[in-house]
Amino acid sequence: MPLSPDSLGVPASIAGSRPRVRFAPSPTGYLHVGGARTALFNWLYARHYRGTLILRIEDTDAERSTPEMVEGILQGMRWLGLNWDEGPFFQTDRVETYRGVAATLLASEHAYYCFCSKEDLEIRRAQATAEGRPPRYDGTCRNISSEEAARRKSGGEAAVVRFKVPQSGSTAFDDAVFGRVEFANAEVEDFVLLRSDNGPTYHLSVVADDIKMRITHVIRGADHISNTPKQVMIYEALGVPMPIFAHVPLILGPDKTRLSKRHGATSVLAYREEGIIPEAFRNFLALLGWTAPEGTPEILGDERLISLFDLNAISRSDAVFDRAKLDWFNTEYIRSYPSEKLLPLIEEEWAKAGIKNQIHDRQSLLATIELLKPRARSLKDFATSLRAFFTDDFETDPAATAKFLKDESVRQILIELAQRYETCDDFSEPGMEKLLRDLAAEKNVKAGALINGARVALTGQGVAPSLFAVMMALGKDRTVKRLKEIPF
RNA sequence: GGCGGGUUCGUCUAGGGGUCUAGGACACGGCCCUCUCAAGGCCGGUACACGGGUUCAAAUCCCGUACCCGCUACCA
Repeated sequence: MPLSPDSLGVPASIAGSRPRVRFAPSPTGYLHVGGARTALFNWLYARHYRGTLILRIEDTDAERSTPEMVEGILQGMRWLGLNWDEGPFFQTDRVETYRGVAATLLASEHAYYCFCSKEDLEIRRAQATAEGRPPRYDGTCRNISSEEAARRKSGGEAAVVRFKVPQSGSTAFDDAVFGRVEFANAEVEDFVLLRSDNGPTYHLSVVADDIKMRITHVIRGADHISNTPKQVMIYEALGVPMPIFAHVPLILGPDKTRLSKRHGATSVLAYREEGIIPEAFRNFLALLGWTAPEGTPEILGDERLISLFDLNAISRSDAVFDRAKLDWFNTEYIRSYPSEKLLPLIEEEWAKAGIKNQIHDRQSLLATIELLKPRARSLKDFATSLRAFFTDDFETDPAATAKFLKDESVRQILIELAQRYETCDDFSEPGMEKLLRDLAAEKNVKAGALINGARVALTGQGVAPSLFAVMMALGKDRTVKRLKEIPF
């Protein structure tokens, strides 16, 4: 694959080298659809430019981060097939680094100690809001001399470290998706870098790590746009070149509000449970906020996705998660996957459902899957509605029985049909069809009535492929047996 | 409230002054096919948030309004 030059104006310091990107989830929740899409974009970008994807766990919020969530995120990444090249790194392992950066900022007077208590701040914020003033930090400790601060600090007084935000001017950055974004510095408060427990806040740790890990492109959710100037200020204070920022629009629920538990699946792993093929999910997610060049079909396997993906085609507006379209991608992938490729995925479904496949001949098994593929919407179907093709241990759908087998005479004719099948020596599609149609004519019933009834008897479902193809898939013995033993 | 961003069919989007009586995909409706259900084939409806400008000409540029989203923490 030829490497195209980065069209985004990579700074000279970075140009020529491979991009290093990172996915940096916070283990305070599952890997949800939005996070997954961000991870995917990073992955696609890294793979497109043959760069490096780093996985970094931002677990500096001790209150809310849990090991279970870390595990869930890793599982989600693995299921999605988003392999990373470095990490996972945990920010809690790196607090010394952050303290070092904070010390640097303190020393250069870009930061200062603040002794205001959380409670005081709370009160002042409430007051400010009540008086119609913006609830920003009021700078009480901003002018405490470094000597006094050091004295109070060593005297055991609790303090946080705040960044000294310039009081005038503005801070801007060129976003690869949104273009130039500018904020008045007066709008930015002196934010906290180091908490009173000496732990870093997000702004400190991201910047420190992105520098340390030599990140070239920060591809993350648009919810971080408003925070970016703070980070830009840190880069500037440190005199370190900035990465390129690329903020990707959010994914919303069908009601156009932020995607949440209310909208169903929280964790991407829920889609594994629903029988979604990872590659289909990737394809679907990629097209949520990113558009392939005009004329490109929407079914884009990994290879094409990787070769086509770039930051400049990312949309600026939020996208609504459309489950129906996901399902469409899934059916397309099921249909396009060769049975050999589908088989292991289907076997997982059987394992989950406790199904023991009874088709031991591999060729027959693959042929059966081939027959069923066009009708499956989900991998799960192979363990539910299509179960009867693989095991005798299946149940018959009462609704199907009520619709096609309510007539006792049909049942009787099917038993007769079974007898004819049993004694015939040419078990073939046309052969079986002829026997059935002849019998229908003899009994003066519509062939369709027998066909539909037989379908329910053979598959337990009112919906299945062409009946005679079904018979071939089941084989003579099972076909005869099931026709004879129609359940009520 | 302040700040930032967004707004083209129900959804994802194309389009970036004339080629737009606005294109594609999913979804939806109808017909055909038919042994069920899909699939497939054919046909169809539906969109430039609103109001002002600028211009010979605006979905496309500017301003305002509305609505939506985000941020506004010792969360990330």
